[in-house]
Amino acid sequence: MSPRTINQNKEIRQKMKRTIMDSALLLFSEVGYITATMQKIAKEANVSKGNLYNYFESKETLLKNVLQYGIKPFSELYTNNQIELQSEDEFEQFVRANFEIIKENKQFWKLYYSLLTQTKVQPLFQELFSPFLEQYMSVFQSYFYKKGDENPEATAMLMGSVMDGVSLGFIVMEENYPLEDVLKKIIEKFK
Amino acid sequence: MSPRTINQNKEIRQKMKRTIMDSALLLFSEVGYITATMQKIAKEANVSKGNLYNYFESKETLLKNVLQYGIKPFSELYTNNQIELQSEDEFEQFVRANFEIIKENKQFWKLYYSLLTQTKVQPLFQELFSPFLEQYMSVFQSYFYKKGDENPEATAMLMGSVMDGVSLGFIVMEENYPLEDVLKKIIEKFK
Amino acid sequence: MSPRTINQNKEIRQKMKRTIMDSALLLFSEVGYITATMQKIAKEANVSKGNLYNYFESKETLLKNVLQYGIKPFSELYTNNQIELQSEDEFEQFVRANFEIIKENKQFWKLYYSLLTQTKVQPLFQELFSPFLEQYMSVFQSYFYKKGDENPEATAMLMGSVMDGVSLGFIVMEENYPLEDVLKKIIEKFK
Amino acid sequence: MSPRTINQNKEIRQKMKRTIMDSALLLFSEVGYITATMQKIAKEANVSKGNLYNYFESKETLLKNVLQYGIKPFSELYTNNQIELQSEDEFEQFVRANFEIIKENKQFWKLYYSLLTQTKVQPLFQELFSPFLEQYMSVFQSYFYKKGDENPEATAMLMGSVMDGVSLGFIVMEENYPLEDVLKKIIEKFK
DNA sequence: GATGAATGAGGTTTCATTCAT
DNA sequence: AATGAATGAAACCTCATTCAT
Repeated sequence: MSPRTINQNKEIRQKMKRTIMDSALLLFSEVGYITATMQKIAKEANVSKGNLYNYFESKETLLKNVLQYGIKPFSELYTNNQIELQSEDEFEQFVRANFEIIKENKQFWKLYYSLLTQTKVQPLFQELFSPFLEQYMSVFQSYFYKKGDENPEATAMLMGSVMDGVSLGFIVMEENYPLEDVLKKIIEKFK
Repeated sequence: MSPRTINQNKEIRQKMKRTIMDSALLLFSEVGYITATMQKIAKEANVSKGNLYNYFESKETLLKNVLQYGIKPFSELYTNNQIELQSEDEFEQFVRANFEIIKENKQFWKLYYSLLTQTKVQPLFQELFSPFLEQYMSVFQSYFYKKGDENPEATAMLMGSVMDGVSLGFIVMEENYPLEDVLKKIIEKFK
Repeated sequence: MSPRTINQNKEIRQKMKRTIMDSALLLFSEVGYITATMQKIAKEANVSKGNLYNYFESKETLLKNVLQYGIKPFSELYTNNQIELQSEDEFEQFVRANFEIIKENKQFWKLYYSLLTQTKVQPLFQELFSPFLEQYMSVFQSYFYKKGDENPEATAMLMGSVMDGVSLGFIVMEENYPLEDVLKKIIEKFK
Repeated sequence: MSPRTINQNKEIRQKMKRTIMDSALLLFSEVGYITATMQKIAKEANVSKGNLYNYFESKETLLKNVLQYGIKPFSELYTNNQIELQSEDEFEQFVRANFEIIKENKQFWKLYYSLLTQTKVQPLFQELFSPFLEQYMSVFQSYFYKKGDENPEATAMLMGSVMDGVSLGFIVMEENYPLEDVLKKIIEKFK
């Protein structure tokens, strides 16, 4: 039989990487980065412990990959279309879009908020997320500026914190958090 | 010679307990509960490893004591005076009081937010904090209700999330967070 | 290169388990369960401390395995052939068979008698050994009953104690204990 | 007030020593020599940990004292009256006397049998108990010799083992051991 | 004599990572 | 690429003993 083509091999590798990353995300987010052991991740992914290291050279590298992958939908929201909120309606759409992203990958955002305060991984965290956070802030800033807010920086910062606080509450309380009602209130107060 | 009097010993114990708890809080909040080792806490407190266990029977007990001690100012704010916000001015004072407490013990609140997502200590967390959170929520709820809000529960929940988000931002960004400006905006939007 | 086959691994595991259990038995019996440290067991078995835990999840599990393994010859003596002593000759053979088992694994029986009085491991002990002890007793009881003993329960109990006492003496005094002579006396008195 | 006389002081010291030794015996026998901590012994004796060391210079010294004290009634049985068993009746009395001593201090004999197999304290054990064991054996030997036993050494050794086995059974099984019935059988078989 | 705070060696266990196959 | 046995540093915790008072 002919050997696998290079492309087939690449594909197989890609699939395996995904599988491992999915398992890692699941465990990192459920039990925390430190408590999630490589052993358990391997088991969850149906991979041998040793083989894990053929795909990711260390636990931290694995985390990095998980984070990079998880941030993608969020990053695409910004880089694909230059965002400039033109109306209250667009503002609402934007806020809702953000929460849709979170809803669709709660695991990832649970991990995100669990790492936010972990000094051990802060450098990695900064490196990966600050670009997006800056874009994120500037979208709100220019919106509030256009609305005539005399201190759009402050309002944008508050808006960011609101998004953080609500996301955190939603992630911790899960279905007990009245997300839709709270969202309406956000729109009402900030639009 | 006679041994130390009972009072001398009690005093020594009290002081030592504080010293250890201070060191523990520092390390728990800076590097996280899991990463902060009893060894390091002992060193930070200038105490031998073994002696730690003459004061706190386990790492978790130590954490519990640290949390109970840190929540005190917050708990006193509620239990000493039955809070019922009567005016926009009182609302502002209340919001500001909350942040004063956080400002005065940033370490503790850093720890608080780092534990929020840690499944491992969630039961302890729930046990210690839910009573206050409920009181906290009800203060806002009745305020918004009196102001004629048609959905005071949602607004209170949002308000709680705002407090969380802003506190978190302030704790993570430290002096880079424009707390005063953001506070003014909160008052402006929610009073 | 291909990994070890499943069978190779199973074999390696089995051999290693034996090696560890042998070392554990040696140390448990020589210095006692508590004093025998996992460190020393590892060293004796030429295994790293950590690797021990790939085979036995705890020190107590290791003990349990050692005990289960050591009791085997004894248990087989009973379960393979339904024992019913029909003559004085069979009685003698049975008594001698018991001591043969002890002679062949003195280490194990040293451990057995050292654990007998250890409250800490009594539950495990009970669980593992009471089934055999009951069978053991009933063999003697029915023999003495058939011989017309008016209180076969008492004689069986005494017989059990004799076996214990002699075994203990033999194990403690080793070659200084005149086992063969004592055995003859037992037969003479109890047959 | 006048200071305590030298004799008063000696008495107080003696009482305290007893108290500590009683507690030590209790704990040594109940949980084992190793598991019984100096802390717990101190607590049981209502003495401070440090003060223990004013009375016994180490844990092992404490054990030694406990053993020496516990063996006394047994040693007195031999040293006070030169024992020479003259009749079957005296034999019975002697055997019964031995068990009376055990019954009256089960704690001690539990400790005795728990130490028998502990290599760690074997030297101490040998040193303290071999004199008595030798006397003990010789009493039986000369009795069986007088009775015309062609191998009195073996019978004496068996007799010793019987005493051990029955004592052990009685101590482990407590009230479930039919001591009186078994005793009768011993007399019947060996007298 | 008396107290209990303090020490530190040593115990069990966990886990990221390496390596022979 | 794959396996899981192996390693050893480091974690939490215990306890006999010492020491200042």
